[in-house]
Amino acid sequence: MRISALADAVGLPVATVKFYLREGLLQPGVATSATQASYDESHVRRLRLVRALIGSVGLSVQQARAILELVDDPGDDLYSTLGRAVGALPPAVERREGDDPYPRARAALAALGQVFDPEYAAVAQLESALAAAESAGMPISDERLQAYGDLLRKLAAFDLERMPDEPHAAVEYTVLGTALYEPVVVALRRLAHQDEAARRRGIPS
Amino acid sequence: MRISALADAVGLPVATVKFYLREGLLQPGVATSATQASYDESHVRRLRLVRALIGSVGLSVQQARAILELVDDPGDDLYSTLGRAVGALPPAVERREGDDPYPRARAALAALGQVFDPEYAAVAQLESALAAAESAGMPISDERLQAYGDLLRKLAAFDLERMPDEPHAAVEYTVLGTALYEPVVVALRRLAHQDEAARRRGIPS
DNA sequence: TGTGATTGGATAGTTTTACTCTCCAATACT
DNA sequence: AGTATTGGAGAGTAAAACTATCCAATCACA
Repeated sequence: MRISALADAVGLPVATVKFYLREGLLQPGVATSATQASYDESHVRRLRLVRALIGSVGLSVQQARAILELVDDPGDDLYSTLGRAVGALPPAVERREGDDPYPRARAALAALGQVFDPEYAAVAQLESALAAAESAGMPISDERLQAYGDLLRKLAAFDLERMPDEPHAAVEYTVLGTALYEPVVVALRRLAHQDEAARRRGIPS
Repeated sequence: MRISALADAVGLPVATVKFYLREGLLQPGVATSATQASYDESHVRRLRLVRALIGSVGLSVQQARAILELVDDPGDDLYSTLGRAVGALPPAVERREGDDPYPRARAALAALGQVFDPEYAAVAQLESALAAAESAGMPISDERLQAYGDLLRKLAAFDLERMPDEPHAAVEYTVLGTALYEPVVVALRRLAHQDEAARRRGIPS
């Protein structure tokens, strides 16, 4: 399959496929001559994954590249690979130094009985999300944090129980599952809010 | 307080505060003369909210404006106001027409026993998230959808149980809670994944 | 009361990101 | 033979979110 057929198969302009090639999101095809290369099903799959990461998860090209590099070449330690993957996901939060840089997140994770690893990007992301809610005048109570944390841990446990046995597949499953299912989780939360609102329709006014 | 004091109070450049004023994200101060206006605590709070929506939730200026307009002037029907608010949140998904435009989302919501309102933007968002996961080669099983849906409904129920009684406050709480707590939920999910991975550390390799 | 700093408001410039377009010589199809 | 397409490189574009510059009208204080 040549580049135009590949582009058609995924529904993208050829120029965009070329752009992804240049950006290293898509592995080059097999060159059959100076001006021809041949692409196969694996390129179609990769391109669909790229579009899902950029279009649905909302990653930038740079972030998508970082995730794809981990999927292509994962270490065999799930924990650290997942840590690097989460560091590539938005929001980009710079790591802080100093004495107790993540007080809210540390307290929250302690209350939840979860590991607190200040190297892990999600800790900084949590800190900044908690600080933002607080500064916007809607701080998150301990009770709410506990409830959220418990429920999301059940959700994570569900995910990891279904992890494949083979190490590479396990890393890929976990990294992509964390990223690709996020929009689903967000949409379901919004829908659940709406559903609950519907049940209480007709607020006292 | 004049504009520079306001900017200092929130830690933003004056030019950015002016920009938010121009964009209608921040209510104008009280003009005290042709070249002076006076701002108060309400402007500080609003600016913090703007920063939380743009910086933490990741909204565009346009999306933030839409949310703020709903907060400023909510209808007294929670359901429809929340519907409009969710329509302003990313990802922006165009509404589809035609026969059964949201098959995956319809099936999912039916299985969960939730209302299916095709007018509601989150339905389109769910459809597109499910389609993206599927096309990326990681489709979401019915079992997983059920598990996610059940857990997120518990989370939503927790939120709405704590809704204030007064109608305007209730709408504000629900709209801002849906938006502002989303990054917290996302970060907690990532952390829960890491925590579970840590418990299973040392994959068979 | 003068005088240097600040203000609101308007306009223009900058930076980043994600494409999209144009070229071109080298094939490939018919 | 002749038209179309390709890979590859480079330039161009469009939108978004600031950021900087100007300017005339105040302010603030020495």
